[in-house]
Amino acid sequence: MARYNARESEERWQRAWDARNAFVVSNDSSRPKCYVLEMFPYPSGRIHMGHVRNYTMGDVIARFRRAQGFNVLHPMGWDAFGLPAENAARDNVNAGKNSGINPREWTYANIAAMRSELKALGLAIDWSREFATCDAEYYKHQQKLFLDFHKQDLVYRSEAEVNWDPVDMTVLANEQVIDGRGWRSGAVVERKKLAQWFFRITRYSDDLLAALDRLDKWPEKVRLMQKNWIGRSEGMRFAFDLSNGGKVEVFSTRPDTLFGASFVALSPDHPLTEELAKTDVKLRDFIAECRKTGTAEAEIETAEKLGYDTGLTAAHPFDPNWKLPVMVANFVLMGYGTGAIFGCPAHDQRDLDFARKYKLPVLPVVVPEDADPKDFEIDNEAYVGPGRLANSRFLDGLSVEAAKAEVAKRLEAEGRGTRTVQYRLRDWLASRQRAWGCPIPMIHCGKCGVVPAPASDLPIRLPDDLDFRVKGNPLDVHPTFKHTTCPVCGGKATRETDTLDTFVDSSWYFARFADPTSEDPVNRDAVNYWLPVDQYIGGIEHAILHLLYARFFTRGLHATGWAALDEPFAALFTQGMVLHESYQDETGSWLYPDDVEKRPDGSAVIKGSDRPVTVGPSIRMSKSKKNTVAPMSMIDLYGADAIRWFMLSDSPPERDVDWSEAGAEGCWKFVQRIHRLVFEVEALPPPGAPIGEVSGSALELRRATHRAIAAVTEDLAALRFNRAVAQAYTLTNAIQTHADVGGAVLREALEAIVLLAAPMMPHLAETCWEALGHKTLVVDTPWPKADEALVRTDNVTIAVQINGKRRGEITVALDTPEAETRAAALADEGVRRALEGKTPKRVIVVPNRIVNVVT
RNA sequence: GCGGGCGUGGCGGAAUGGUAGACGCACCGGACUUAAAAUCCGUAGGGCCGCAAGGCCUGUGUGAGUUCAAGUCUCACCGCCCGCACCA
Repeated sequence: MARYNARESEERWQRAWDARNAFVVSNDSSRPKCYVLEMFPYPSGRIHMGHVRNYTMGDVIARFRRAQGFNVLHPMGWDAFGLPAENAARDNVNAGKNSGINPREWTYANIAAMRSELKALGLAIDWSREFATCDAEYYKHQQKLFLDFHKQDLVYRSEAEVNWDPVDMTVLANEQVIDGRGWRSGAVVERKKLAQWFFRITRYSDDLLAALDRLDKWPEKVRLMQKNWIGRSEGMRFAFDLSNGGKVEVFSTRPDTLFGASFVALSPDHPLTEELAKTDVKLRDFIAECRKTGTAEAEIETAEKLGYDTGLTAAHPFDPNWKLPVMVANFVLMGYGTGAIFGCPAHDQRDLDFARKYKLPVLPVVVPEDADPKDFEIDNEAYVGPGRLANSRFLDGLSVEAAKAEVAKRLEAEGRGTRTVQYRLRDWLASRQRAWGCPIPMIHCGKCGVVPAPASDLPIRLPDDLDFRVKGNPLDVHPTFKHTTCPVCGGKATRETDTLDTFVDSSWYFARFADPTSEDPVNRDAVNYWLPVDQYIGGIEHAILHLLYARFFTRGLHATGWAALDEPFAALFTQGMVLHESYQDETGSWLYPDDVEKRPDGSAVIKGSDRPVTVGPSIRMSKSKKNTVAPMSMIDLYGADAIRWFMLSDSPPERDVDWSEAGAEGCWKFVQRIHRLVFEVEALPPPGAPIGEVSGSALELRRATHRAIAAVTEDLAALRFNRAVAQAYTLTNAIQTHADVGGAVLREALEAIVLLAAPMMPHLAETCWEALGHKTLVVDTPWPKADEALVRTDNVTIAVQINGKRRGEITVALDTPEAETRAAALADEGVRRALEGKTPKRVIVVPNRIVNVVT
């Protein structure tokens, strides 16, 4: 018998599926819908193992649900705007070969390459719905949405401090600033105020938080991360009167500790600080000093508290004669609350550190219930627990909660302050000084200000002839792009040359898939039919940004009338990474796996030499560590099915998986094993042949078959792919053990293993299905159903414990009454011996499970 | 620092509070073969006793606890991983 030729078979079935548009799905169907989506890829040029794992999981769910009778939408697209394309164009220029490469060509070439790689995986995707976010046909609609959001005041323009790279002349995202320097140029990043476009995500702060509770099919971890990111805290804003006649407003979650205040502190960036600095040289120096502190993690952690006494004083809100010094402090952030605080050292660690350094009073005002207020002292640790108020005049004796309420009541009565809810979440700064992104459809007019571009002008198209020899944004210096007329007054005007953050592109693509040909940004009916996505799958690295933005955007679509829902993803699954061993030569240089040879004694050398190789731990595959394995080379070697199988085996899907050649080899062997089982079998009855009463080995095989059907069905529904794989092995072993029963029972078992493995190894399944005499395709075959009567067993073997230790086992009929089970257990030879004639005090019988004898 | 997660054979990992180690990988023994590969069969947590069948002890990071019964629940500790971070 010939070995299974995976590549040949895979190409054949991929053509067969294509030919009958097997995965093209219609928007109206009487079947229940199921929308399966994996986070779409950035077209970097090559798929990597992470993609393979992600898309294989989604594909298994899509094929499984399809077989179960769902109308399954499983689309694919390209998150195609972004920096790498611009960098490629720029590198091309710098290398002196300005051969006309531009981001568009680079991107579409990558898409073409990656599409063919994804197709080689045999994914059950409706390719008719494919689009790239850099298609004018897509960003045209995004521009329309931008205008709609603008009308609803969900978009605005405002001054903001940004990370400015003075060498590359561009804004950098926070994560592109490494140790205070631009990741590309290495230049020290400047803080710069620029007018930027924002999405008003904070309008939904509370809703985005509250709705997390209802996302019960999301990982707890992700919900928690979003919760912390939104960072809701309840407190008060209130004002202090200053000795210069002014006021300063502070925010506090602990107004109850107001009588423990010993200073008021302003952020170095606070407007009042800047005002004072105009006439205070030393303060100017201090501010400069504060700004020198880097943004690096380690620096913040070890940063010393720095303060500067402005000489001003602030009057205590409840005692005008009580004057507190007004300091400028480096640990007060302008971006949170009001940029000013009152310091209560006894009950806040930062305030305490600050007070100790600058010799300010530390007065405890909250005392734990079990402590004596007279002896309670603060050493070097602030007390943040519950307790009773002390040293606090009219608050004395109250609980923390009651004191907060009392302070709030009094301050509000005096009109000095209000209870507020403060969020950590800030509005989404979405403009980028980049050429390869969605142009922001706004126009700057000298007379009329900033006005929206008319919807009829959309798309505002990116020009192809961008000049990447210039620093900064090529759109700024393009001869025509920028120049236009004002839609209001008709005078000369300029276009906005900022483009949108690529996270905008990925914030609504799932809605576009519902009907990618719609004349409108989205087809309302199609969106309301398909959304929410029933199963979304992607990496944990998007836990906050992408998933939060998409949740916001869906609310925006709702507010602008494009959709009737708020939450885009009903269920979320975050899969683990693909790891690989890492290799270094004696100089520490990284080596590709292909250049390393493993010797039988366990050592490793550089292929074709005796130079030793240090084998490092398994870490995430990355180009810099060279521990990557190209999926296509593995598919060429073992076929897509074996690689898909590998990606689902062993490791639970949410955990990292370690890629190894040996593992892939093992999967290939299993592919062959199933192929052999089906092709070596002799003379089976035709499909659909009836199965009569069976017993013995045949009954065993039927039971194994139906148990596997039940188990795999359950495991796939719960995304426990690794267990489904194990069940498939178990059934395969059973088939091999009982193969000699032949006939309709063996046919039933073989058909079951083929159908159960089909979502994971779809090509092999088609080959085997055909060999089993079927004229139809597996993709058109319904999911098998388990016969409950066969899943249950007649007899159960249960353990008998004596005082919790296993001392024997008995086999009884299923659902044997308790008394009988007890008798059988006590009659067991081993149990009697172990009891040594002792009389049991108690016998616990858990039917069908266990017997525990207590002496 | 705060928040969250995880610790089970040589390895990846199974296990509604009920026979720990399913299934796979690797290893070892055997069959087939001139030989190798491939394939098939078999043993296997550790320790002790036994020619053997089998039996006993021990065992899920450490220590306590709850329970007839704990990998699973509770508390404390140790280790590793992830997220956030001067958020008032």
